[in-house]
Amino acid sequence: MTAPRISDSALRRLSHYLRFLEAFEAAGRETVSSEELAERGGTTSAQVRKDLSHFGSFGKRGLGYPVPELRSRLAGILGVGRRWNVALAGAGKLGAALHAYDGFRRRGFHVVAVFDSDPRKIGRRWGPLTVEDVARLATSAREKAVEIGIVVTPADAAQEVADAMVDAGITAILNFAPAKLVLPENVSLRDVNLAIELEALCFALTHEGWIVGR
Amino acid sequence: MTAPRISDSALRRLSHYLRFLEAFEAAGRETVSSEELAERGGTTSAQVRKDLSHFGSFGKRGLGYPVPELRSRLAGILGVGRRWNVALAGAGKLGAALHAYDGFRRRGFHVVAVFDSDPRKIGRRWGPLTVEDVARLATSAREKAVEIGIVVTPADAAQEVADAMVDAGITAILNFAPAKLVLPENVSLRDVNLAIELEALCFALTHEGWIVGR
DNA sequence: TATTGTGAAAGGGTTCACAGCG
DNA sequence: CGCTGTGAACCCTTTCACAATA
Repeated sequence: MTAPRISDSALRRLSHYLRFLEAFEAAGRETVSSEELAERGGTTSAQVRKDLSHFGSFGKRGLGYPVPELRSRLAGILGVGRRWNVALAGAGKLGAALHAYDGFRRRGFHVVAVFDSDPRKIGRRWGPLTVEDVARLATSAREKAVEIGIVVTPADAAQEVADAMVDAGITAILNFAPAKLVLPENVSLRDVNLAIELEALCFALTHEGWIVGR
Repeated sequence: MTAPRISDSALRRLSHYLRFLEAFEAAGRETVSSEELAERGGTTSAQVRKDLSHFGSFGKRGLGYPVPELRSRLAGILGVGRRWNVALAGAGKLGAALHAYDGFRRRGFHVVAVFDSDPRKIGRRWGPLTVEDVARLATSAREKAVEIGIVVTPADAAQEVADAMVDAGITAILNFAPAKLVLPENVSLRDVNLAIELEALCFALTHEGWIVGR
């Protein structure tokens, strides 16, 4: 039995489809075609059908897809629609912004712990939470059954903090620090690197006529 | 003459190489091999050489690459190492975090204008800047020669704000709002979508054994 | 000799086109 | 008849392997 596989781009598209389906459902639409889903997402109907076919067949030939059902199936596939416990490492401005971000909680992501190494920040209240010493990360995050860790520390602290997250049993990390984290095989990592995005824009500005492909 | 092309992933790797070269240069290293660059970046030496070969040949066979020269050539290629004027649309917490982010200015990205639609925010001081009415975006950003726009508004305001950026002559936009922006061909767009990254992590947590590729 | 630069091969994601089915 | 589901074709990216060369 070979491990099933999905590309990062397909996964991102599924997230988009889910968003569109939510909008369609809110608008009371009963069914939707792969063509409609495609044009909203800037892709093709064949792509939509292929993406969905990774997980089964959800449509009716000649009719399209039942909106509420596909929405809920997709939510199940992506693993949203349940609660996930999140810990923030780094009580700086970016951490605060993420913590305050409402779409966050609305989608089931609950920040249950915040950590920092700065004694002036430790002990501060963040709404119902208290900023904890990052030294307590491994034990405290485990106690609180944290499943997802978000790294919003400076680059030089990122690896250490990520290691503590792994010690806490966390197996999914979203990293905003501009550092290349080395993690065990079984831990999922996504990087959000502002510098890289900006440099890609600079490249495009500097090289008019070049095509920056997918 | 067909338009040259580079993949998004190659571009991201170039940013990484640049970072490593800066570190090597700071450490006083004279030369570096594609192999060393590769292992730092989690890729292969052949990949490094292919990536660089898009833009010329910078190495010496048998020796490797001269660190300072390759660093400066790469910086030139990516278009960093000069000043870029940036405007922020959205004076919320995320905007503030980006504005305060130091690595930002250090890399030549200067926030020269901040816009918002909230009357309570308009007129506030942000360091040397004053939050301006978003209605003034098109004219003010043009006056200030803004080249890169960053959208940190709620989703429902994002398209409108992006349109104003285009009116201001901005041709590079970094979008943090969870909205699909429709822009003219000649405008470069990069999306940073927190929900999508988190959902990809949820997927991985929910589907142990699956491989999320690329 | 060590390492680059690069055609050729392999791999994998996207598009095509049509059979299958409601 | 319309639209899905999918094998096959296509295309782009990565990897391989080796000739070129400092």
